[in-house]
Order: sequence, then C-alpha cells, then structure tokens
Amino acid sequence: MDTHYFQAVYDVVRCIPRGRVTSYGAIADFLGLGSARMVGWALRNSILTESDLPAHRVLNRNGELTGRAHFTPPERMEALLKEEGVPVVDSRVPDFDQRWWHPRELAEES
DNA sequence: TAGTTGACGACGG
DNA sequence: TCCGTCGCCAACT
Repeated sequence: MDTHYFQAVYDVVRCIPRGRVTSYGAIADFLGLGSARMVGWALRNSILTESDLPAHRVLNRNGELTGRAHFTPPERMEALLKEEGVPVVDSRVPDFDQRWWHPRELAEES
C-alpha cells in the first residue's frame, strides 16, 4: 500500500504523549487532509498494519471512544486509556478538554 | 467506470 | 441547545 498520508497519520499518533488524547479533526487539520474522515480511514487500516499504534488516544471531537468497535476486544481501547491514567466514563473521556493535545505542539517543540 | 461507504466535523434551522 | 444535512476524499465492490 503506497498511501503515504496514512504513514503521516501514524507518525502523528505515535507522538501523542502518554496520558493525553487528541481528535480526528486536529490530526486532519495539522496534516492538511481536509477531512477528519481520512484520519478515520487511516486508523481503521492501522489496526491491520500498525498493531503497535496508540490509536486509542484518538477520539472524536466530543471525547467519545467512537473507534472502540474496531479494537479486539472493543473494551481494549477503554482499558488502554485507563491504564495510562485517562478516566473513561460511559465510553467517553470526561476531562477531554484538559487532556486534549494538538499536533501543533509537536511542531513547536522541534 | 460508477456508486457506496466510512473510527468525522461544521453549519443551519 | 439539539438534531438533521451536507461536505470532505480515498478505498472498496
């Protein structure tokens, strides 16, 4: 598969700090993909090709774990977040605002 | 080749 | 504030 932008998405996801989360829109915005759905596509594909990717740190803009259905088992996404100290209530991160991380911080660091 | 789908988000009523 | 609709664009059938 020569979809280079998939790799770009993986790179960003891999850089998300432990205990922090981000949204599909933030990644799409940072990479200039134009659509958050592209990020969803990349992440769905990552389940098959990038098993070590911390995809559980990517939520939708409401802080909901909309992608958990693609994990095996689905509870794994929630478990991984809790393991990192991120509270999950009813498939959602209550303090999403405070834990939200924008890829822009990555560019500012380097 | 064309139509449908999808782990989303912004906007208008 | 809540809900429905539309746009985004690549992959799949």
